[in-house]
Amino acid sequence: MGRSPCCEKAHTNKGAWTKEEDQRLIAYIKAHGEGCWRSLPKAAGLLRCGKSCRLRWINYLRPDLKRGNFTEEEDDLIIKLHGLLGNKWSLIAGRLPGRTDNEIKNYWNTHIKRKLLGRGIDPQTHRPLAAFTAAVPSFLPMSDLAAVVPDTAATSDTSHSDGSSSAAGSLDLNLELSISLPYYSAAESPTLAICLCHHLGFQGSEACGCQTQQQRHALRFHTS
DNA sequence: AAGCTACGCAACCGCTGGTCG
DNA sequence: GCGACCAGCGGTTGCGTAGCT
Repeated sequence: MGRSPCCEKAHTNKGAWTKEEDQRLIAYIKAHGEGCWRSLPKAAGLLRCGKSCRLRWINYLRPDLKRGNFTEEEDDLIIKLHGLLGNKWSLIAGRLPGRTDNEIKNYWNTHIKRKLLGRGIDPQTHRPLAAFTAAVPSFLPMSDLAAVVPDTAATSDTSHSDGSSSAAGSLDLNLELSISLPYYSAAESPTLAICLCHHLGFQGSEACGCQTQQQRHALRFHTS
């Protein structure tokens, strides 16, 4: 049997999008909205795969995209979020209004990685490289992590699936324990919803998406 | 001016998880 | 419960271009 391909590759364009294709896609989504990417190309008269249309729209054509250079504030937020979330680009993008996961991923690989390496910090672990360990303090020391990652006992709805609660000091585990479901508003819960940016010191800033409750992938800590 | 190299970004590919019949 | 389908994600690739020799 096997799974059918996502599109008929023999009859689809590949490579860079033309202005005309962009216009068709924009016009169609303006008229019909996002949805069913698989059938969109045919409906819109595009010789493209649905995945390609989705990517083009999300990464380039969406009207709410913020084009241009990243600010220092955005840089810092990306670094801190990456330290907490790892390569979860879509989650990171969810905290940066107007930025896409692809854009952040590219920016990370081309700019921030180098910036961190220049500071003697391992971009993957966010810990000092061996050669710098003695001279340079860690970017995010455990004392800071303690402030950023709340006490696991205080998280109400994110207990570990296997019931374990040890490994204090393990960034990965603490992170897992600290993530709750998106769209979990304070009004729906007796607990107080606190934006992740609050913990990172970006509350009220441009980079903080606190105000937009519908922000996709909004990460929130809940404290009683 | 021409050729080469490194870099940045857009797009593609393959996989995963969620949903539905 | 199972398989098929689909959207979405992260890693990778390829192309255009700026900078250098």
